[in-house]
Amino acid sequence: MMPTQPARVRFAPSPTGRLHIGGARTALYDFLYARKTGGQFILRIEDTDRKRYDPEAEQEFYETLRWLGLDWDEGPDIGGPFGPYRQSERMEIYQEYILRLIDAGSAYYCFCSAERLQQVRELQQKRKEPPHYDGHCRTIPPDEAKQRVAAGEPSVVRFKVPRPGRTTAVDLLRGEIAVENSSIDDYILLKSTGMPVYHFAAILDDHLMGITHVLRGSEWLPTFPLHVLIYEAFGWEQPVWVHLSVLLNPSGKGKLSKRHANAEKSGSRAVFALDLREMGYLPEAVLNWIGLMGWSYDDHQEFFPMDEFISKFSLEKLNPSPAAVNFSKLDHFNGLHIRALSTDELTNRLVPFFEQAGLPAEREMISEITPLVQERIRTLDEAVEMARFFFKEEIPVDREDLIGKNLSTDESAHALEQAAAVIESLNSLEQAPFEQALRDLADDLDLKAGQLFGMLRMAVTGQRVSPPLIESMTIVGREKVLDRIQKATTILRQSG
RNA sequence: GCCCCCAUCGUCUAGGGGACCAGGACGUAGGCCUUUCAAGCCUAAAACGGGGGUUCGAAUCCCCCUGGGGGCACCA
Repeated sequence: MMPTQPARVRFAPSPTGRLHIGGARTALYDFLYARKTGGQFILRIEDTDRKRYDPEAEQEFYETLRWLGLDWDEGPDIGGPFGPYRQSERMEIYQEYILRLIDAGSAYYCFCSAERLQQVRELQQKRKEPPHYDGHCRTIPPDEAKQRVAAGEPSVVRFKVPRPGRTTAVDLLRGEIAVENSSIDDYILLKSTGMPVYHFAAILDDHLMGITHVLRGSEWLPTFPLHVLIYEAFGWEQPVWVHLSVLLNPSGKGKLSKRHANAEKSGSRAVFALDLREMGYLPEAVLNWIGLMGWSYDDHQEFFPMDEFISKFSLEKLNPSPAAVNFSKLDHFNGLHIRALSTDELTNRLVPFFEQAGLPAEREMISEITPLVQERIRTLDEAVEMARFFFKEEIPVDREDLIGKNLSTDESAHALEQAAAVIESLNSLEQAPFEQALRDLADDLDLKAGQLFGMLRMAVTGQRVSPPLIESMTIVGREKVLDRIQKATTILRQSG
């Protein structure tokens, strides 16, 4: 398939909070399209809202994006030919362009106080009208307005929506969206502080930074025509607009948002991308998961390593309808990606989790454990639970748990003693002969292999569920195995 | 209230007039395998929201209704 022209695509989060999976998904699509077309993936920080500004957010954006492997080509931290990439550092640019708009008659100063605006809104609400600016300052002669501004009167700048009129905006996924201009408000472009508002800053920066494709959330659909009007006022060519579907809560009720963050997390689910890391999810699995909410390739492939994601991604296959997130599918993808890792690489990913758990985990030890758990874990932290017994000196076990299935206490103790004898007699705990010896023992004792293995599992690991027994015992080592079996029989022989 | 968007199994989706008694995936149920748990394999239940058109023919095109979502700030 012939790729299109190199695209310049931007991810432009606002540092008002942590990056959630919806944002991560947008970043993924941005990244994929830029890489697919051989273009650039640009990171821009939209920090024009100083009231909601969170100083830690920007750093977390970096950390999240880096963890996910979505590397950007231009951004606040690495610069680039179209900087600065932080909107708060682009004030002069906004000043210059707002003047152009005013001079062209496409924007005007507004001196209405917050109180008056509030009154207007209340009145409109009483009359059941949609709240909007009433155009009070729209007709002030430009010269007079400039004088008042020069005299120091507080003001904002509003966009002068052409009236009457009708505006058609084109979204790649939805086609033409036409609205009456009467339904578009004279939005504020520049606040009284001189700070631009999203509607102005984003549009300006997208153009100035040469953005060719704008991928953003569908919450921008209502103001989409306004944005088109601003492009037209400047006489600029528009980018390709793509409004992404929103992510809904697992219930499908309401959009997944920061408001639900705590509730979601308490259910051991996270809406913040970085939390997924601590929960034992692989970045490639997270990407695979979020990528498939709102995008699909065909009717059978769902597993996408990054290289295939890039080669097979296309904007046209994006789905405009909202999608409810499904966390169990994340588990599924995580399992798939864990199994796709080389054991060496899995070991790398596992090490931090063992360290985190405070276990004396040496890489060499973990690399022995890795193949035993690779097939059976869905999240990395599960490996720790499953393998905990490898690191413990003492294995606390209840007496009842040690009794074999359908066996008496006495029979159980006897079987364990016999097993210990067999293990002691072996030259080495080499896999195949070791297993055979135990199976032979089970036969001799007239037990099913499962009965014997079950008791040994409990005695040696202290767990009902564990990695394969033979391999586990080999790793634990003969001495410790015998010691644990010995302790188990002692418990069984006690106060029978 | 007004404006905008969306609509296939519980969920994510394939489908772009006949190839669909609608395919895949997660989950669920059952089975096989099996030293536990998984993994793997097999099977099953499960959907085109409703009503009108257009057409020889509609999940696919149009309209209405309904439902869901989003937005209506000197927030993004």
